[in-house]
Amino acid sequence: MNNYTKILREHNLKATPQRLAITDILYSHGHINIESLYEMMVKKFNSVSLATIYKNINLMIENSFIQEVKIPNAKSVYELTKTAHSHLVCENCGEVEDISLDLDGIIKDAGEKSNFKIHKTALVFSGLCQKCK
Amino acid sequence: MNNYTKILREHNLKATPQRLAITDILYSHGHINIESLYEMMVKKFNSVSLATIYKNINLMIENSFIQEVKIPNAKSVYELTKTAHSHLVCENCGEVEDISLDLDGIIKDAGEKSNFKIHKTALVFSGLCQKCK
DNA sequence: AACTTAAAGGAAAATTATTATCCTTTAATA
DNA sequence: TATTAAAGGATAATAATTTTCCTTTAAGTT
Repeated sequence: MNNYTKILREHNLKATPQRLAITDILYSHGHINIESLYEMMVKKFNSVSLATIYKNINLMIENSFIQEVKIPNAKSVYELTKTAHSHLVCENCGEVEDISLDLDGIIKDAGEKSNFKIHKTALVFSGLCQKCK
Repeated sequence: MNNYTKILREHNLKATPQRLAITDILYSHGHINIESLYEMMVKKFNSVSLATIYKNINLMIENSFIQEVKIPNAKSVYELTKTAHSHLVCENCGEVEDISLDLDGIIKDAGEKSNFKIHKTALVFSGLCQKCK
């Protein structure tokens, strides 16, 4: 039983081969959209159904095992849940990177200027990555 | 000729009644999704086509007259293009508010920690609005 | 190791969201 | 008012996502 078998079970998800593969792909790629995930899954399980991908992605999101990252002008990508972080997206090649930033000041500021009780912060920078700039 | 007639034309868009209505709705509601926009439009033009909504939204985005705001766990909303700002979304009632924050420090920090040339910043806070908290 | 069963997978249909087509109408300009 | 490119409306087509239904299997039990 590897790490992800255990973690899947802790999230009340049976450790099926398809789920372990999805997890592996998410782990090794960091961020991936549905279409690419499906293409990679087909290489491992030639008869995998797109419905299986969607059902698992939705279930994993419900169980907080993974998270959706909504990106301006592009399809959403999915990533394993980690500690809070922000994202950088390359407008040219589409590459998505994580970045850790201290948002405490901004969040405090936003809480004071508005009357919201803030729970979550989604921050996505668009620009050009090192290769593309 | 009102304000928006002029502004639409400056964006190379003919000032049709449907576009003026879309613009009015965006102006008066601040943020709205496709479905709600269509419902409101039907009240004014009972035979308006959903295709007209989509075509105009897309065209207005291309012309930078409006912008899409992608929201976690909800449909995208659209707003008239203004000076750069961030957004607050209520997890309970769905209300979307604008907020002006000084992001210079964060952007500088992100640019230094990564190797991206940053062009745009999309920042969305989720939480509870004053009414819902 | 076989047995049981709820959960998961696959195929395909259904639904929802979005875009394209084609013909009619109209805003803008002459 | 006449002209014309652009826009609107109806509907078909396509894409994205979810549901259904039946078969298979993971995981716990005997």
